Amino acid sequence: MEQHIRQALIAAAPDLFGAAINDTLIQFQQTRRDMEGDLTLVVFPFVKMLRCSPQEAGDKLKQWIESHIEGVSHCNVVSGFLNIVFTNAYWLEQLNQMQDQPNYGLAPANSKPTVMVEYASPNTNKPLHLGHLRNIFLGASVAEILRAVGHKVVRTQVINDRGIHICKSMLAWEKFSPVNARGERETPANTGLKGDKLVGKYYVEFDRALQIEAKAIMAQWQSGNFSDTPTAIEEAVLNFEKAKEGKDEKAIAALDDKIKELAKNQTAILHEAKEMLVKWEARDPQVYLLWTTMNGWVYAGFDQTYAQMGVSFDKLYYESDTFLLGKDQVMEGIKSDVFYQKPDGSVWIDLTADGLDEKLVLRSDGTAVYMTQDIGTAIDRFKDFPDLHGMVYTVGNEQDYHFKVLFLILQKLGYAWANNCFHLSYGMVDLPSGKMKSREGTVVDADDLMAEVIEKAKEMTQERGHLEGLDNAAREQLYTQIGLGGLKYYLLKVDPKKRMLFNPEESIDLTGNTGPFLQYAHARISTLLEKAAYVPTPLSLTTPMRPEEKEIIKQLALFGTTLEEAAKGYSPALLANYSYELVKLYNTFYQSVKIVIEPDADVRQFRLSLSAKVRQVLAQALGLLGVEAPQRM
RNA sequence: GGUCUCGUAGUUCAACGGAUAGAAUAAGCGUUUCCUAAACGUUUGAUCCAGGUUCGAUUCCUGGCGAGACCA
Repeated sequence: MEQHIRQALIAAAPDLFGAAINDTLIQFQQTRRDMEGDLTLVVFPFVKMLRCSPQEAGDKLKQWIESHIEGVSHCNVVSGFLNIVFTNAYWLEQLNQMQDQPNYGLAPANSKPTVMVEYASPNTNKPLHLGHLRNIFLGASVAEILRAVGHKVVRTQVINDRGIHICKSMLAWEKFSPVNARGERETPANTGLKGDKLVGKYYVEFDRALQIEAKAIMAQWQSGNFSDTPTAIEEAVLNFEKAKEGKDEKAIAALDDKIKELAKNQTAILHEAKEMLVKWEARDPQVYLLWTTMNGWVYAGFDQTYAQMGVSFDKLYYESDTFLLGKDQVMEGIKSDVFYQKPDGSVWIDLTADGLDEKLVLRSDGTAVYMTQDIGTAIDRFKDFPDLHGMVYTVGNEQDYHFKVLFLILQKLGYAWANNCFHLSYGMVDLPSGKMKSREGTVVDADDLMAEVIEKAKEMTQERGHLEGLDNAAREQLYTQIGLGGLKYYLLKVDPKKRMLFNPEESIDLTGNTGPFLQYAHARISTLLEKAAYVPTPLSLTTPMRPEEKEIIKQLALFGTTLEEAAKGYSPALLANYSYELVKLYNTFYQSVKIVIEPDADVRQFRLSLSAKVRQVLAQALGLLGVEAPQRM
């Protein structure tokens, strides 16, 4: 309708205004809830051209629209806004048309180019936590949204499976794991621990041992004993100590941290870990076997977590396979003057002309930095998927600068697709107590959290749910749907870009703007339709439509554009807000009218049809958020 | 020190440059002879500060204050 009026106005402009008009002059918006109207045209842009008051311009437009646009009942002009009211017949016809579309609002599959969405990049030395949950739910939802608007989507995960941190876990396991009667160290099998938890446990063990050693070294330094310390380090320590004089508490703490860093570097255990890394890079068979084994445990653990989360991937990338990539590209880039080499052999790119600074892309010893690797990986992915058009990286906003630089480099290297790369940057998740810190034990574990919300959902559901006739398996499934649905919705309803606060109590709320609120509406409609034995038929109405009913059709009509905006803005939050609005409107309607027990057959069928469409769109929208919609609860 | 984000009811979140800045939560009151009350209705409360651009600024620009991140 909006498009229709827009085009009609443009076509009629020479007659109506005496001049052709620009498309941007015509601005529509949703009519305020407290005004009469279904669509609002902003009059101000026309005022200058028509050289009259907003009221006069509005009246002119009102008259023209009322007499020329089919489906318009009447208009009113209020302070520069032209509110257009459509006829009941128009809205009924809208609903009729929606009825016939099982995929209402969605674009045809594969009608748009292929996009890769990367939405998890875990380290294999630590279990997943709350931050990963936001990351993964967000990326998974965006992938679904892109698919819904017609893109072909490849979902991917990059696993950070190499480097010093993995070696720390491996070393600690070898050193500290108790050995059982059969001579085995701890494994997931003989402890019953999840693999990622077991490996994470040894990562913590390593850190504990490191701290103890470091403290001992610092104590020695305090007493002036530097006999085991290289002179350069000794000087650095003494300099830091000297710098502490006369400084405030904060500065002293920072300096102490630096000294502690130095001490850690002097520990035997860190040296051992570094040696292990060197062996790993040299493909030492024993180290490699240990690495493979322990990573295997972690993957099994992650798979379990992903299964619980309800997410999956089409393609996995391992950093151990890709960390050597990118060097060739850097060499090529030197030839084409994108990069330059410093006398020490390190390679850089100068981005000062683009408002950024100089960035290292290859170390002087020829080893890769993260940027090198990311350049190589990006290029590789486009080789792996020849029809790939663009890529979305779901990564926290602390990497904003990194991706800005990465995309710029790819562009300068001459890859046209660099313009289709997008950093889906999301804000950190804070706790009421502040940031999550592993050192202070405030990290919220993903598995624990999911188990907790499901348990809570179970309690609540047993208290007030409608479970008769459901067997145990179905009940457990329902608790999971509600618990996880609530958690996902809680994390996704906030604008992804924004830093958000995670309040454990609110995340399991059932009332207000929550997942269970939406799920409840879906369940209620489901049983309603079942009771009415609803079958769609063409609709007709002889009585006037109620305002509550019209509001729902209006909201339903917005589904397609909301979905498109969500895709364009990579924002599941828009769909969450949309669903919430829809359900609020529906609940108001539900409370104020009879549906199944409505005596008038036409009205009954109309209201059932409305309910059915709300249910379908709601299920669709929730599905795009990764939230399941139960039939009853 | 440089760059980048963000500042909205007590709290958590909304608002393509548009009308009287919406919700939720907390608190009170009311609604089940009728389809699931995990619902609905109702009452109170906010744009960090100072300028500028505009018919119109929470939104854009400049400066300050505050929170966070990144870079060395």
